[in-house]
Amino acid sequence: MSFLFKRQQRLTPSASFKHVFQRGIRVRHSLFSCAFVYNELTYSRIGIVIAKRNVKRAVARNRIKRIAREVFRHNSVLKEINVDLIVVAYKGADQLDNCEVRECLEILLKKLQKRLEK
RNA sequence: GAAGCCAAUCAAGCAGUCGCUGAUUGUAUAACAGUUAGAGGAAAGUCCGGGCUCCAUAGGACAAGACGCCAGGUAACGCCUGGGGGGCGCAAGCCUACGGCUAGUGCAACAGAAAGUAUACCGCUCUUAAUAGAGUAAGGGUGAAAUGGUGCGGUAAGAGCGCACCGCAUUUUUGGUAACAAAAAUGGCAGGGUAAACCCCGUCUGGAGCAAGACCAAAUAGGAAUCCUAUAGGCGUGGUCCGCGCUGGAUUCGGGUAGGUUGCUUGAGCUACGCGGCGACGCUUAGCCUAGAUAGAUGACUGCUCACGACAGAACCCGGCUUAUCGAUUGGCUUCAUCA
RNA sequence: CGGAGUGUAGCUCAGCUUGGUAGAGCACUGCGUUCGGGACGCAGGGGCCGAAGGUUCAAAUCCUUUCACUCCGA
Repeated sequence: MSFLFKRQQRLTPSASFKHVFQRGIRVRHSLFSCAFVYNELTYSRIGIVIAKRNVKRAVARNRIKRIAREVFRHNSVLKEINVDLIVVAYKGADQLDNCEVRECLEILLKKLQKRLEK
């Protein structure tokens, strides 16, 4: 069910956010969207972007990040493939509670999966 | 019991599963397993003060800014403690930018006679046939503010003109480290308000900030053109000048501008006992190690209980201030009511 | 993280230095002009000056705190 969520699996600035944003394919659902690009590694990497402009309080930003990591950790979609993925939260995301955030992200992942199958 | 004041503490708890970061031990070094530690009272705002780092070891002058009753505490402070003055409250207690307009300059709309060199609108009194002149500032009126207040005497009417009390000023004495307080004597009212107006006086401040700075290091480049200058100019270096250090300089074009490590947590540290002090705080001894991430670690799910969980997330580190905050608990005190 | 600035009428801005009456343009309303509209002319309305305290007789203006927004450095 689970796999480790180590430093390797995170997208660091050295791996170039810019590249993913420019070249990546985007999928969106409600207040979240993501962009992904295939990489040459054997595993996937995830980055989360929440602008201070969109979510003002630091507590809310941290909460969304943690939930997002949990969702992607428990989901088995990213295990088999190798992509660089960036998740973006939009304004109003801090108004949702934990369950709603999780539901949104799971729907987003399903959309992503369909897109990957094409 | 009700209302209120002050000081302090806590910030849902327990169990299970999965997961993250550091340290450490073992296998044995790209990893895995075990153990252990892991956000706050405000971590926030960045409003002050320091440490630390670089600039020269931070020096001189001007400018600019901050503070402002007295004494003490502190590394330092615009903070804290104690005391004094003033204001609010029945009280416990709370608030207080609280030096100086007899150094100078300025301001005060409208109204009003007059707003700082003083002066006289309606009045009052006297002289005069009247116009007018002289005296006066009690009363009226204006204003935020009008040249001491009350009473008695006095006078043509009045007026500190005189007296008593109060206020004010000066001097002396006493108490207090001092701010200041009290008392006595003298003066006959000195000349009002505004310094969160400029300013004066006293005290203090060099600048920048961990993205400071230090180290390791791949690749590329060490170029071309034009102009200016010869002891001045430029840069470091803040507002300016002096001084100090380095160095020819400016513009345009072209090339290049990966990254990592460190700074990073042992500190004006915390806890306990004792001593000194009204207190802030200081000192001795003993014990303890208590986040250190780097797109940024504390979370998710399940179960149970209840008060149904506020404000809110460390990013170099401390001391304060300010602001946000559902509630719960403890101690001390005040007023009112009732009972004994 | 650090540094700077701005909040005034529906919109864009003055006024703040040196405190007493809040003003301009566009927009809005009414009237005139026109066969009608636009343009033009003449009147008029609309503001707790981002919020809360303080200084002052009096605050948009001075001081303190606070809330938004914008920009800059990396």
